[in-house]
Amino acid sequence: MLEGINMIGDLEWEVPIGYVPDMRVPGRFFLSRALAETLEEGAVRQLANVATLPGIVKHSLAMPDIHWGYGFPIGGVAAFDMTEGVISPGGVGFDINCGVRLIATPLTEADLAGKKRELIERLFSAVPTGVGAKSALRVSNKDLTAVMVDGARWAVERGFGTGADLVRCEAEGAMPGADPDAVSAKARQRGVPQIGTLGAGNHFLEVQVAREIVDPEAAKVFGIAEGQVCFMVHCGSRGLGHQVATDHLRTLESALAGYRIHLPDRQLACAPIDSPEGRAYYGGMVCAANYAWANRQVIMHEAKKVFAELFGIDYDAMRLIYDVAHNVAKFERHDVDGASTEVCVHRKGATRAFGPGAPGIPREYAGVGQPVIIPGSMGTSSFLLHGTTTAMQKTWGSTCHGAGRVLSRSKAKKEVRGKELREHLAGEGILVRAHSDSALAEEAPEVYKPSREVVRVVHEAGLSNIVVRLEPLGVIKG
DNA sequence: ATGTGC
Repeated sequence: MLEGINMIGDLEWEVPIGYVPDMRVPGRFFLSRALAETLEEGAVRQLANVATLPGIVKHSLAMPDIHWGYGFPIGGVAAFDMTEGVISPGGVGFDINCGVRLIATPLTEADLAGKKRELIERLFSAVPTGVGAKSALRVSNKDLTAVMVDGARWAVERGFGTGADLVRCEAEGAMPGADPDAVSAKARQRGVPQIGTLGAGNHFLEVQVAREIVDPEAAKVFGIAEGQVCFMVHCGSRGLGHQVATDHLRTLESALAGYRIHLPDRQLACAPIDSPEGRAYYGGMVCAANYAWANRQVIMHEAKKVFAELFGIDYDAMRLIYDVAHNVAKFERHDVDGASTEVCVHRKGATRAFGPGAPGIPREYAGVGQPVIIPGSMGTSSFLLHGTTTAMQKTWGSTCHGAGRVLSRSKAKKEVRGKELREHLAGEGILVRAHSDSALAEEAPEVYKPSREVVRVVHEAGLSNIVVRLEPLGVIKG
């Protein structure tokens, strides 16, 4: 499996130029020997294929949750020169700005005693879940334009949360450069009824407890203590983001020949960053990213209302720690050969992990680096980490995003019984609420790489450091 | 991930 790949450090591997034809730079990925057993050759080939794209800078990178994706591997990170380089939907993913936010409540596990079932049921009622889930919100087409431009701020201005939430979101909950004209009528149509809905697949809203404080000083800065009940929202841009990706992939595929870009894989469809097609994709992608931030903002607000009502606690006593994007392309300044240079960083199933003092992270967290939130798979621990200087130097300020699938959905359904899984988790005190047991089987912990091991690798490689381990108490899913 | 698959 690792034939033709060189180990260049305890946890660092290099895919040399020549692994596939026309590579411009080497590939690099971070992986332990234990995880190397699950490494797919196809994912390594995808990593190498990315290295053939015009204008790629330094390396084609992948995090330890690397697995086979559309064009780019999931867990992939790649930066492109602003003049020579390209932008590619395959480097972002279909679920644009799929991401996670973590909220600390003033409750302890003991406060939940006897009320956990009711909490999960109420959350399930308050937050629409599942494929095609519809929102209770009435949103006009004009409102949708504002959502796509203003992101989380749109939600706050309509009473879903408070202004303080915004500074605790990556990009403050809205990237600049939204181009509503780059979002098709079909994408709009799919987006209008879905603001404030969770979706399906590995998306979830989970009630957790901060079980283990690994870095007490950073935990204090992030405002989280041992035994504290938290909740985590994992979702993205729903049908709108999917449609934006689909629409622009088609346009970019047909524009390829005009730019004389030759690809080893059509799924790498792309265009120069500063071309009509490249700019249009970027503008549409930003709209979807901002939609996702508004979506998570509304969901958090509804969940906070449930906690406030059920436990008689103050709405404002629940505090957003941070919100991170897992699937997005951004223009950022990084060190390239000793000079601060703007590049287009694609993160596809990867989390920004800016270190202490880096621009663009909340002032209150500047001393420790940005919070990095890594969700576990169902029934397993999630982690709060902080970004590092090493990540700035090695991975464009990036780290992993979670576990990575090892069994396909169809195989999972054959090998796992959803009902047994639900009962097993209940036995461990983890309540699961979903529309069907069959949907649960696809998300069973055993169909994913162990997130603990993935997180251990990024911690030991210095790409981000563990602050808190969180254990699930209950979860709602699609 | 996705009004789930050409």
